[in-house]
Amino acid sequence: MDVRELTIGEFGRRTGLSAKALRLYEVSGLLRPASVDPATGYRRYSTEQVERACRISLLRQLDMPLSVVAEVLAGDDTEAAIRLDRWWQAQEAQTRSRRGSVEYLRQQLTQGGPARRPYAVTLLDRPETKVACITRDCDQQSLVPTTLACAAEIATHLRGSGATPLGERWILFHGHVTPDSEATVEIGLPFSGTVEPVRDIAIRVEPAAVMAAATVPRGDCFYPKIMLAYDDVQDHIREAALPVTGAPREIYFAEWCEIADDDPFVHVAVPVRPTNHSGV
Amino acid sequence: MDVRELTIGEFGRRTGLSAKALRLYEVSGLLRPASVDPATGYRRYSTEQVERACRISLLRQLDMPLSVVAEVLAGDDTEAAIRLDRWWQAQEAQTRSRRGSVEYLRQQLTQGGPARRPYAVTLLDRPETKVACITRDCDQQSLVPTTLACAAEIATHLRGSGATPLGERWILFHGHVTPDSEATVEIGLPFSGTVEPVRDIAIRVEPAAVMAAATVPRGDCFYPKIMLAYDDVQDHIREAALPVTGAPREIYFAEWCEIADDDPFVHVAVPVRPTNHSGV
DNA sequence: TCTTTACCTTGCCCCTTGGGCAGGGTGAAG
DNA sequence: CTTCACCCTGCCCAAGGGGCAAGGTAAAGA
Repeated sequence: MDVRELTIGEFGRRTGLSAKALRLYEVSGLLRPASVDPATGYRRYSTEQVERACRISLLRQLDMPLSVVAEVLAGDDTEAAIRLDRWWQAQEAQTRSRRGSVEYLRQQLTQGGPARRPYAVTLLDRPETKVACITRDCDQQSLVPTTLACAAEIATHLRGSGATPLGERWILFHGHVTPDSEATVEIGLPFSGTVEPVRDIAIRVEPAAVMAAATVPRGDCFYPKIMLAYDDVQDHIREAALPVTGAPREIYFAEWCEIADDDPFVHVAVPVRPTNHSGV
Repeated sequence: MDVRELTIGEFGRRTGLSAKALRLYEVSGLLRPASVDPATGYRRYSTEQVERACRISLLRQLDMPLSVVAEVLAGDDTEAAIRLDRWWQAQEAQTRSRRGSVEYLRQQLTQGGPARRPYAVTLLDRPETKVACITRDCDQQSLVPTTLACAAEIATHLRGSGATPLGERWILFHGHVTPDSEATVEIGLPFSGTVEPVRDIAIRVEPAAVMAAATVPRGDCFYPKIMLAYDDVQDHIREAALPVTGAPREIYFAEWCEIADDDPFVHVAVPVRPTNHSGV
């Protein structure tokens, strides 16, 4: 045997990969042996392949999927470095987002101890309102940019039509928007006057409704901390046994740049049918 | 149906879990429905279960395995918060460690571009030496504490036996030590004099050998940056076609606290059989 | 009352990245 | 010649579901 050719076991020892993994990489095309003995089926790896194999081994230790490993290592090393950086930045972003989720759950779990002051839940009486809205599917990452873009588009259309925006922005959630799963959201601006629907901007009437709502200050208005407000609203609804009649929503009634972190910024609200003894 | 009981679909919508996932959690015992209709097999979940399900959903979004989810959520909430924190700290540590690995690979990939200055590889002539050593299996996380503990134990034994340590510490690697896989390492202190083996301390003679070695300053002496030195040694060995005759090792010849980051601290060395034209 | 529609059930196979084992062939050294 | 370390293929298993098929059901509308 050529001294520059290695058996699968020796190659695995030098690269930190198991024989099983190497056989898998062969069938997937990620790393084919330099040659295969046609009589015995023995795989032979060349010492030149050690470098690539070590890189694969290292990337796998980072839990990079094999399909991504193949993409990253394709082409020349400079491009590979760029793709690696991009992937790692995405991982770091995921870690940051998860850090917030952990903090939220930790607070929820420890609120039995050093009790978190719950948000006051009140019943809001909302009149019938005309609203111009855009419906989108998005995940948590893209929620804020999406809502800002949609709100700007709607505002432009309203102003161009001579209608009067009422100064609120709504986001209705028709599903759970989390860092890992997207859902349908409806971004709306209530207005008075007359407006024609255009492109993806729909015009509809939001019926009058009573809503169980918590008012959240600007400083608490980020995911997932804002979920605590939803929890309090849900608790209230359950305790009062109120039937839910619509999608949960956020009603923004102030401008981010005009208020402080302690100032009320948004109602987290769920439409309910009030019962007789609920005091409305 | 009791209004406080939910079908699997409704429950899934409120908690962000799929029906499939909920059925899986039932058989694994993580979250059993409040009741099951004996005639139809329909699962019924109570609204009280929404909170636990939401927590499971959130933890799964963090990629926490179901078995760990079950452990974390067992017992009361205060303990759960502690277990969650512990698990998350481990995740953060893993991220930090991976950050270093990415940096290492990025450097390796881009060294073709703005070239990394490679370590100078020289051939060291090492004499036959008696060495007192301890063999351990450990992973990258525990490598430093393990080596420090073993070196201290050996040093104590040597001093107690009247032998003279030669001032070096060795680590021989009989496998790949990475953050995720452990391997056998041998921590040794060369000495002169006579010493009896005790407990896990073995005494042996390390034969004279020529070693291809790179000398690494203290500041580069952390995983995985130190792997760059191994790369350079491997490159040299391949280019000079030197047969490898022993395990790769790190030979520490200075005291961490007595030198600066730029000062030479350790030889990264591989025993080789020098060829005629290799100049030794 | 019938039909439609949206749900629900179980059961089966699929994914990924290997680990582990059985049954059998091979290469080299003693 | 035997022994032992390797190597081969093939099969089953894991987690955490996704997707589909075949069939039962609940509720609303005609």
